[in-house]
Amino acid sequence: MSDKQTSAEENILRAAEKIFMEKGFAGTRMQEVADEAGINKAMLHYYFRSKEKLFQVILSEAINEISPMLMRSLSSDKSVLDKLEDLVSNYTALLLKRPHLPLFVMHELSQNQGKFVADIAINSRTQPVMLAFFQQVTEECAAGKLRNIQPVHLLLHVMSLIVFPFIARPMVSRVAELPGALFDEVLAQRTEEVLRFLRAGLVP
Amino acid sequence: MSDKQTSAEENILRAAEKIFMEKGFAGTRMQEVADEAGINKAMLHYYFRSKEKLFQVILSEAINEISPMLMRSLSSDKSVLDKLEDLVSNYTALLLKRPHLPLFVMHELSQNQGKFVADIAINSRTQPVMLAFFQQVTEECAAGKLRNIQPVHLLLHVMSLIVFPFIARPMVSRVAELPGALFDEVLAQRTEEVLRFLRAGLVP
DNA sequence: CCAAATTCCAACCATTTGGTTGACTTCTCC
DNA sequence: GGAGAAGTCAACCAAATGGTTGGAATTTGG
Repeated sequence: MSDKQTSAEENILRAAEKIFMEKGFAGTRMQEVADEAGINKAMLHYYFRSKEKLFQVILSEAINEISPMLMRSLSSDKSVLDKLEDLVSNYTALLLKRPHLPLFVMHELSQNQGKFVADIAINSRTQPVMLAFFQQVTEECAAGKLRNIQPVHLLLHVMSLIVFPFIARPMVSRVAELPGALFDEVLAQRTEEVLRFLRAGLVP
Repeated sequence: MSDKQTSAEENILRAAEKIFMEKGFAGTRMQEVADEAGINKAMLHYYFRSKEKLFQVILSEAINEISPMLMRSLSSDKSVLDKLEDLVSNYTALLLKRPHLPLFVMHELSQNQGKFVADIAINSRTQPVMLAFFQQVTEECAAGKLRNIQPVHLLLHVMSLIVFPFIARPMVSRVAELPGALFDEVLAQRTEEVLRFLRAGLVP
């Protein structure tokens, strides 16, 4: 199941990532992770002391895959609209590659209010970047470059439009009985559509 | 923990709903449901043969809390914009009361591709209603009443803007370090903000 | 080349968990 | 009031699950 080339530790991490993301913490069996990694169950405990510890690494990785890109896009020196365009295209590209990411993170974060999560490092530059961006939005609104809108809601709008369709996939294919392949096409068009919609809604 | 007034069966259902929604299927212990309902664990199996069966009832209830409202809003005889306004305000109101609903449904649906889910009834009127709405959007676009937009994406936009913030709550309070109470306020303003944004983005 | 350290595993262990059983209690209805 | 049905539970069970152990295989480095 796994190359002998790559280190056992890395093997385990990739196996754990796959299983945890598919089934969540509670739904994951250590045996299944071991099988997926092609090793003995005892190895898991040899490299990562416990299920919790192993999970923490995976969840941490997942969060660090999400947050930095947001920070990078928001802290460039572009205009609000250009920043949002960066955000939309970068994020959609990421999610097309890693569709399980958001639902996994949201679900586990909602469960574990502080259990494992407390230990996961928060980038301390998050808040200032956020505040600066909010400031910029307010300014551009005042300058008439943007339709008047509350910064928090603007960010929520953008994140919603990008992320939700990936989370909603199982629901959509249920309610709309849309074949999976067709929905993939829709997802791929998302960047453009969202950008069009944003411009229409934001330019005064 | 529970009134002797209400039937045991209903007691169990409400307890199961609470625990399943908080912890998901895999994370839920039958003992915990029993405790929450204030009864013996054997009772759970007396009324609902197994954990799966009990869960199916809860998930089914949850889905039926979501889907019909969507159908009702979309199949009235109003204009597209008015339908969407109904949708936004009805849905936001629902989610303010039941904030766990979407994440629960999405997560379990993504897990159980067909296991329990196959048995849950789909309203057969779903697809026609959807298609009719898509048709109407296309018409109003042609008539110049709406900015040109693909119907699927329009619906995705609206659902995203409504639902995502509720799902994202744990992530937001993490990334933005926004106190929970403050985020509740933001959530409450959502209806208005989303409607403003939709109008701005849709009226040509 | 060999000994110490690291890597690996089959078998095992303690606990948890979904589910069952058999008896006891409480209704129901003639 | 009493017999049968429905409701309730303490105790129990088998399987699953996270984790451990003692030693075998392999790598490392002097």
